[in-house]
Amino acid sequence: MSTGRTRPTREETRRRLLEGAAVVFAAEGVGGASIEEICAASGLSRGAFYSNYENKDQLVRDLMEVDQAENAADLEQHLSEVDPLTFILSMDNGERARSSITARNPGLGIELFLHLSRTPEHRSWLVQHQRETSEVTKRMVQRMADDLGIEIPGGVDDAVSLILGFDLGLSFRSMIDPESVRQGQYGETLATLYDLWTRSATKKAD
Amino acid sequence: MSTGRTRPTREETRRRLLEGAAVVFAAEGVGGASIEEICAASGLSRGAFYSNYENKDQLVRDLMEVDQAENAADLEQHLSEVDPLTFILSMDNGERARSSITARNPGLGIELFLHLSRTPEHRSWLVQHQRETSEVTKRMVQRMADDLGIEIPGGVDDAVSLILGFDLGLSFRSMIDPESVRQGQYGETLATLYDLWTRSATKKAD
DNA sequence: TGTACATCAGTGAACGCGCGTTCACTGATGTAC
DNA sequence: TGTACATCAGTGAACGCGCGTTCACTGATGTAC
Repeated sequence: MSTGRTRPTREETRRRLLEGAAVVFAAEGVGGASIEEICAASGLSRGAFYSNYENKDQLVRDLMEVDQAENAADLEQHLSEVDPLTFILSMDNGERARSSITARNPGLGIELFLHLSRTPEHRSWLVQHQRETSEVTKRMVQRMADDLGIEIPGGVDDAVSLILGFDLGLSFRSMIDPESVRQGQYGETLATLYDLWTRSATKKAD
Repeated sequence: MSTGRTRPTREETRRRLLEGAAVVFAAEGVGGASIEEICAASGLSRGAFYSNYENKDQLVRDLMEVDQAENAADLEQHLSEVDPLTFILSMDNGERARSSITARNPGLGIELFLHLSRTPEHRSWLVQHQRETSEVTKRMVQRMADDLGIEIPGGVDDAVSLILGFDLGLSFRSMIDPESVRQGQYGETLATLYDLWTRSATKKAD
């Protein structure tokens, strides 16, 4: 018919389940969310869920993979457009495109992480994912240092664990008590760090 | 009888429930732990649980309160014995007394936090608790800066959110992938920060 | 010190709800002739 | 283009297990005389 298909594609159904799940997970936690609630939030029946996923874990895993891909794409695009300092400063002030679900809801990402870390199969995937994130960040920091022609005091690894730790910790804090985290604080604190590094750094001979 | 009481006190029973709960929570998550499992791990019957707690939430809350008190006592005692830099460096290298349950299992603390953040009543308690932690840390950092006669670049608030964020974030990372966090890394990174501050700081006139 | 009674912490069987999972089914889409 | 059949995504009723919660009971501890 010219009206197009009346039945949604598999892809569309999965997307609806993921969006619904994100809402329910945020409200009740992954463990506290029932499959029925997820289906209700997605406007689908339980059968639709089981037709697409084996169980809740598989949905969580899919949600995280999809989200991560979107987030990585966002970051990569943004980083290619601006210089490192602008990139850092715009990390949380809403200028960036925020297509990924967890970027809009930081607590959710932590939830998914925690939940998946409990099944050995998914845990090893998480470990790998986390190490990749470290590597990417490390390269970014290294590139920044090279651009400035400095060496970062304490070493790049220290800087990376400080940045990633701080990132996660601030997400967590703002989830519990949003008022305690000022708008733009993420970028500001990173800018302070950036400033500390450039001021304390020993210039590399080149 | 001279053999003493054959029935444990209320206090002892609660302690056993808390210890058992900590083990089960760590393994299955707070949401995934059943009351039956907690009782089994504690060597008690379900009735013992309901005789001491209204529900799982109440036990989680009690666990967190007890643990927090022990942790605070540990820190306070340690801080009174050494200077700030030594204090910072010994944060994670096992020299400190570790009587609190979550100090021995960092992921567990995050679990409890997340779980309690979902009931409005407990959430407001968490917010208060978190703000107190911020205040205490702020005073500690301020004291350190005063001792050194410097002003911290970026301000004390920035420093506090960096430290607390990093603390939480590193706990989280080491929970997922312990190998990615070196022994003593917590102290080392904080020492680097300390170094950056002292080197970049503008000396205060006094 | 001894006895009789009250209290109450902890036991464990029983109940029933909620939730995960299954499955016979419907009707839309794809395919073969 | 039309018809007959196959496939298969999504429906929703039904099943049954697991878990939270209750409660009549046991026996240890506390108290009164």
